[in-house]
Amino acid sequence: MPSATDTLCQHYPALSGLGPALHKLPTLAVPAGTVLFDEGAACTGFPLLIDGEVRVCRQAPNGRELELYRVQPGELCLVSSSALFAGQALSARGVSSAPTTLVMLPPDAFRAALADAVFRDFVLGLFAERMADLSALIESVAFARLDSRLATALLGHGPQRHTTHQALADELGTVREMVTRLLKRFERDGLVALSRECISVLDAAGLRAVATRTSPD
Amino acid sequence: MPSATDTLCQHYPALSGLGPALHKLPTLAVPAGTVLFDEGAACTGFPLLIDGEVRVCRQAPNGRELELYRVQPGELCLVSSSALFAGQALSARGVSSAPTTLVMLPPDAFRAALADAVFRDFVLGLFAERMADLSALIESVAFARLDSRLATALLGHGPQRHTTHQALADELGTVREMVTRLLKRFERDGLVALSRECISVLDAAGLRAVATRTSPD
DNA sequence: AATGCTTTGTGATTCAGGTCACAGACACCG
DNA sequence: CGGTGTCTGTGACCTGAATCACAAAGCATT
Repeated sequence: MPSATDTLCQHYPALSGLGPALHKLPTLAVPAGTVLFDEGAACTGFPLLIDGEVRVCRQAPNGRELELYRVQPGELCLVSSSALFAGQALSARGVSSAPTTLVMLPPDAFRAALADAVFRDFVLGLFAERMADLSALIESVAFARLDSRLATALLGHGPQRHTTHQALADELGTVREMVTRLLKRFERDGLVALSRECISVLDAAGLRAVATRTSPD
Repeated sequence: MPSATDTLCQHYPALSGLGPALHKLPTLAVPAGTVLFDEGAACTGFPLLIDGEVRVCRQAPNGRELELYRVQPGELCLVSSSALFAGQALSARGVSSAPTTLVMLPPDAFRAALADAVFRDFVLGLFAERMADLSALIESVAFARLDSRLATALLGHGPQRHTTHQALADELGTVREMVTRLLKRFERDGLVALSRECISVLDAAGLRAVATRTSPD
């Protein structure tokens, strides 16, 4: 049976060159819903996922929240890296959205690892991709209509998505009622089928049309 | 008289260690309003400002735009760096907002420079700070009211700001009429004084109160 | 079956922001 | 001086989204 570190290096090949220090790091296993790091706190380490998923989101003062991105094995967390780079507080909150296994690379180790060209290129590359995503998110939040954004959120998750309306609202930065209403509209238009905690995409092309439609100018 | 490269190294001390290659790069001087790079295009180089300012913004389909950040001498451009890291298209557009002098560091040189620990730390540090700003921008766009955001935009620019309402609208991602209306309200409330292309802050504390007020929950 | 919880569904209402359509103000320039 | 263009001001109107206040399912546990 492969060790946790082996699995890690499989997901993050760039880690292989970092020597044995890696093998000493403890592996964490947490259930879904665990707060791994919080907005405003100092960054305690760089999360490397072995398994599971972490939702990174910002909280609104009134309790609403907006998802920035999700981290899966092999990916990396923009917010953590930037906090480590700058020695700043974390600018968002990370919560496991499924049972998750991970290793926390301590700040020092992370900085040291950056000296390795392979690791650096890997980090910067993923880093950069995330940036583009964030930029797109900004545009979406600033200019796109909620129905488009919801349609987008429903696509690319296979034929059905298993979540609650509230979870979708938290993903989009809106409230539950809006999600319910829009989903009902999608259902009336034959785009999806609804059942408890499950949304089935019936007409992906139609949804895509809603997703990409710009405001009427 | 100092050479352009000297001035550059003054603003970006981290460049000093990069050797003489730097001295061969041409210096560009552009007037205000020049499009230095555009959304969707490949990144032709990494801008290092000697003087002036670059506005980086995203364009909405219908012509509206939203400013992501501004780059001044000594700072660096998140969008350019991430495009270079990932070899991706640029995710925003850069326009000089004043007469600007700069050097474009070619992609290869930029990558090579990252091997230098000093330069790397410098880039990553600034990079990270920008990230936090972007994260804050997302929250602001998603959850803050327009009057708060406008008030924020008026603060931290000295006692008066010399721009047009349209420019402020482009900064905030809204339309001119909204800016005009809100400014009028601020004026009625004694927070600012208005004249052509000039907004004078009369009551900074009052503005700050508007800026920081969260929605009534 | 009764209880109690979470998830959905819906109407009524309010509100911020955007759109449209102008009109006046100011500045520059021939 | 009058003309032209860029700014600014404003009212009427529209609409997407949030809020409030419930009611009805659906599922789980006793």
